[in-house]
Amino acid sequence: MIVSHGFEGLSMQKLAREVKISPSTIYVYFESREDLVNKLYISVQEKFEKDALVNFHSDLNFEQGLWLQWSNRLKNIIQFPLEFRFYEQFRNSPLIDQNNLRPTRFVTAMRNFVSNAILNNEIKDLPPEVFWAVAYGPFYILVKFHLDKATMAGKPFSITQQKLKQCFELVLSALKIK
Amino acid sequence: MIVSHGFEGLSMQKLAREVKISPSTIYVYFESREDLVNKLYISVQEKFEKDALVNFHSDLNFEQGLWLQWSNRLKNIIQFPLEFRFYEQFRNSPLIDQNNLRPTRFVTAMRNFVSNAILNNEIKDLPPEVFWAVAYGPFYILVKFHLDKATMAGKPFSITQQKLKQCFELVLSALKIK
DNA sequence: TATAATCGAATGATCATTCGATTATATTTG
DNA sequence: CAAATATAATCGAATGATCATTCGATTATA
Repeated sequence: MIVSHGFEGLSMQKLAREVKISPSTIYVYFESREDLVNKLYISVQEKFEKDALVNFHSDLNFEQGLWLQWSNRLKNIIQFPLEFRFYEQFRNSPLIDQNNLRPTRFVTAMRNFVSNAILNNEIKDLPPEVFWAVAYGPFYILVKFHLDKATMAGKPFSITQQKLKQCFELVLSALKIK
Repeated sequence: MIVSHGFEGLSMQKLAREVKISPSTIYVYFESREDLVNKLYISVQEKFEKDALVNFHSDLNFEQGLWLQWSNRLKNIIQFPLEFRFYEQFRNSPLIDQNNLRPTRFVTAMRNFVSNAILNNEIKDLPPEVFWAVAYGPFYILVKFHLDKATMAGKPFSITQQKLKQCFELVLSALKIK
């Protein structure tokens, strides 16, 4: 409901009707509408982070590790496009604030991975924000193109393994020490 | 109101109260709430595209042209952060659909700029989506870090000319023909 | 005198949430 | 075992607030 009609599209009564329960039953499990949406967000985030960490270790070499992140994340997004849409919508909305400040296992793993790569002289020593921007910015734009099924030109677009790899190689060459 | 409380935060009566007019007066100028939000979106987009085209020509050399785009866009976003927030929120919401399919002067200029750079052997011949992803993905991530004033670590972050340029050089090196 | 702007109050719909009652399931007791 | 009792789940209807939108009347400007 949220993805197809925005946050306004979710009403407790419509939700109850949809799943064939009484509106009041919802309030046994959730304190409020806000609580419901927050818990939904957290569960989507946890599933995403779990999927992203499959086979991942902080001491993988940089190329393998980053590619695994791209692959794992893409797999999750392709499998749960609605969840990803909701997640992005939520993150771009003002409902977010302190939630993301908690240092999860995921965040730690990501940070260690980058530190290791820098220590091993695999990649340039960049400010973390610049690193993240280059390492994941292009990835997420490609993913969004794919989900929108439209490019800037309005023509259909689909992520292929080839294009993903092509993009990855560019990013890699930008970050690696020559 | 939209930026600080989401789309639900905008009600016609609250808006009217805020600007000290009667709710009914709004309907002289806008057909409906949806119409109001759409027109707001279009006006924000037009201002953005106008600012982005300042001093820009499709036949600038690639490095100068792309840097001018980054600079122009950043200037607009820093000057109108609320507008940018609204724009992003709208684009990530389901209210968008056909609106962006119109081929504006802006889109044409951007497309010609890239075609020229490819023809002149300045940059690699990439699928357009891959190009856009690499050329602007990192930029927008940096901008969002800046607006959020928080990095992944939760520490404050601010775009500096140095970091922007550093990021730009990475992107440039990824796209240019060696 | 004509036209354009603005208004306040009303309408009916929908909203999140609450309440007391009812039903289903589990546990205890005889 | 069955009957009695406790606990957990679910319910429909109601409440008061807020919503987008409309209408006929009023005020300002041409």
